[in-house]
Amino acid sequence: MTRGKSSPAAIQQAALELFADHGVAGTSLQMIATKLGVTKAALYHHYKTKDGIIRAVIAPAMKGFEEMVAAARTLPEASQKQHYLIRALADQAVHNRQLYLVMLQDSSATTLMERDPDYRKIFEEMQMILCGENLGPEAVLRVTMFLMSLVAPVQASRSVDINDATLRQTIIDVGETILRC
Amino acid sequence: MTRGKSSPAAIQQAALELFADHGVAGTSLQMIATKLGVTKAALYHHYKTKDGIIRAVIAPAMKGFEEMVAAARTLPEASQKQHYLIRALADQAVHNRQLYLVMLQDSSATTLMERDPDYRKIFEEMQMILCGENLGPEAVLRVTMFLMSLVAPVQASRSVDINDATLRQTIIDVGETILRC
DNA sequence: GTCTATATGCCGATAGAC
DNA sequence: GTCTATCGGCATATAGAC
Repeated sequence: MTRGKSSPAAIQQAALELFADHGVAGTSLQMIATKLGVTKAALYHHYKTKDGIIRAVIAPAMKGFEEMVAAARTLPEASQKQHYLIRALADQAVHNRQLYLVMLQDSSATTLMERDPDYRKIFEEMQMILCGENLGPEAVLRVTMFLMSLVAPVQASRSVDINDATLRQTIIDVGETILRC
Repeated sequence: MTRGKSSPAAIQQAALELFADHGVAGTSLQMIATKLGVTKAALYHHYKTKDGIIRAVIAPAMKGFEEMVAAARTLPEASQKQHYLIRALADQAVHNRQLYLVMLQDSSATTLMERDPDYRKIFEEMQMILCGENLGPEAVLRVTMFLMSLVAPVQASRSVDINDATLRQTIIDVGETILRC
């Protein structure tokens, strides 16, 4: 990390790491500024509000959701869409572990996202595809269980060492068995 | 909820509901007091600090972990212990949805718990039992994925209606398939 | 056991010098 | 683009009356 200098990208990275460790509400602008070696005021040159920083941090995750749903949509069969989405989610969860942790289990982050109608639409389509043909309560529960399990990479890598390929394959295995493929 | 009166039990219940909605760090004593119809100062008659309230809220979950691990420990075979623990966790997650949500995915709550050596010991034993005979990285990952999925009941019941029996049975099914029983 | 009032400090946010 | 200095507000926590 470049000390004493801030940029939108550096701020996002520092914020994401702190969000993953202390939660969004538990992270102050002072903590982000200190981590970057600047003062709080410097952050305001790049972002007008703390909300702006939070949005910038989770935006890539929302964009990723949008792209993978759009790609799945073009596939002909429901089961192909489902398989594609499970793989795409596994990829993203492995390569953006902290981001998926924050996005999926931080109360402030989820509240922000759910206020965005576009995101809600995308998320509903994702749920539908992951359910396969079925849309009953049990299928929704299984989808939710799978999505919640995507935060495991961060939690597990605190105590054991797992390489990305194994991580990805295990998530796919679990996803396909939970969702009955 | 009895308005205008507070007691340790009422405070815990009000706090738990707010913690589940806004996160621990996102919940102020003022919010808890307002929900109970009293002033902040009244809360301090029952608890010395906010930390004390948080501890009181998550204590039952930690006690539940302790009891189910102790019960599993008395069983003769590893696979029996594993099956018992999956069922016990499913029961508790269904009947204490908000508590399991807070305990498993709130950063402030998990930080507090992990500072308790007794809890860490119990949690490690639980991981070991859920792994079955195996203790490799992939098994730890699968256990973590299962535990994280236990927050799904709260999330899913925001959009669909699932009865407790179906909920419990689905969690058990998913747990046994994830953990390869 | 709850209240009013207050202490002290950190929060997000802004103004203006350099 | 970063700094110092400051604002108003709300946070946790306390003192003492009723």
